[in-house]
Amino acid sequence: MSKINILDELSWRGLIHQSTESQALKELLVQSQCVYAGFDPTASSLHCGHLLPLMMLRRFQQCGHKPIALVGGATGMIGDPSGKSEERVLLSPDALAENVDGMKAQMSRFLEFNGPAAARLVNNYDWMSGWSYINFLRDVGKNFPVNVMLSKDSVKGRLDRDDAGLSYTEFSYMLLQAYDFAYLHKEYGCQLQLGGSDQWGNITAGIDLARRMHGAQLHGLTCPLLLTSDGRKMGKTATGAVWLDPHRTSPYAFYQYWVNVSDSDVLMCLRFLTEVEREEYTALEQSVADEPHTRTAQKRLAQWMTQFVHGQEGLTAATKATEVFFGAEINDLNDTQLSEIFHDVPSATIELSELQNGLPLLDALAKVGLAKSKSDARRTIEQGGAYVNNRRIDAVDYVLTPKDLASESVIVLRSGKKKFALLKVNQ
RNA sequence: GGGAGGUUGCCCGAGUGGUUAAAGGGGACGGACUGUAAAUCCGUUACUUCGGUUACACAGGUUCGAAUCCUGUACCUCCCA
Repeated sequence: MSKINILDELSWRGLIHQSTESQALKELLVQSQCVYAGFDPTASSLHCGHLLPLMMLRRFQQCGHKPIALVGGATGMIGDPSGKSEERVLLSPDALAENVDGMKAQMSRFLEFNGPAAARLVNNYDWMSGWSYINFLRDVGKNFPVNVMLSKDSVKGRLDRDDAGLSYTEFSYMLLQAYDFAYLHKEYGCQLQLGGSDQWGNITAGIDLARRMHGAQLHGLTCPLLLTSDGRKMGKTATGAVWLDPHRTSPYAFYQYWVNVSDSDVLMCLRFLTEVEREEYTALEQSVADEPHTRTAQKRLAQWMTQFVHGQEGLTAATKATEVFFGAEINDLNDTQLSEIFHDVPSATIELSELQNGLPLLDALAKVGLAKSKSDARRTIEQGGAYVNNRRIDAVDYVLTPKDLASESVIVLRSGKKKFALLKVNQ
């Protein structure tokens, strides 16, 4: 267990956005404390957006503090208006329960549940579901001045808009999250809540509530949001989020996402998301400045993240695939090697006879999903973006035959620089 | 219940009877340049057996000809009760 001071660690990484009175917080953290961060169960898998608060908990744990990861089984039923411009569609209870389970399972891999700073995984549905509406209003609601609630950014932002309103349900959200904090304090002695900067309003609501209900002085600390230099959320691609679940985002795709992070974002990612230490970080920073073309920082980021989330095995698979993908023409590999390397690439299967009769490349591209239609496939080829086994094909009427097999039964198709698919032959 | 307006391609948005497969922008995709980055530039962005075929909420109608006019239906927004 490291003895470094958590605040120093967070500070050099740029992870402190806002906190309650810093001297008091500093004194508090001299001793081992219980800290919590909440997660919205919006999907059955975590995505990289969740990683930042999760890493925050990990960092606290490594400095000897006891983390609580809270999954919002109850709050997820309401919807947090913070940072959202529109009213949220409610999830069904079944979907929610599934999401809670999925996220809990993944989170347990990233925290240590044994030892003196053992982590805890809780679901606020467990203590929220027992409340009756009347009792909640009397015991909790009474402590919330509406004028204060109205002044919170999350609420104000929505009221100021004329194209999106705010339902009473979402308006009440902060009461639930505030109560979580008060509850965790009473139950587990939790003193500090962590969150993204958009959570500040909810955190202070909890601090106020605990003071009123229990006379406790609690603390809050927020970290910056993980935004790209052009202001978008990190971890969002055109096709959706980058998931931690290997079935949703393969280790290869995951690795590629991080390798492709732009120069202007890579240092932030290293500081916010990895445990790369200061010395190495400084060297990487130097590298981005002096020799950006080596992309050392991106590679290190991708390597760290992939290993952390998918383990050594996932990392090996991802780097091996990368070598082949971005290498020369593919020909002297066998089926086993290819299917290992490309196991998470989309594929389609055809009969050997089809190949023997000659399968137009147009059809093949459409079949494996590299093109939406044959017209689309035609465009791709005409524009010079079609590859067979990494060899560019510019003939629209190219016909695939058994000669094109890269191994016993596989043809590797590619569109553009980095989109691959396999055509497997049934024999 | 009454009145007004709207619904266009992935998105925003022009277009009010005929070169409109539909301006413009965004996005996306392909290419060039590079460093699997950013920026920039070029091209593409309904389907096709390349002959054509189907498209402007949906269903009919008027017309030589409709996204554009008429009728009905659905959904949305606003105003009056």
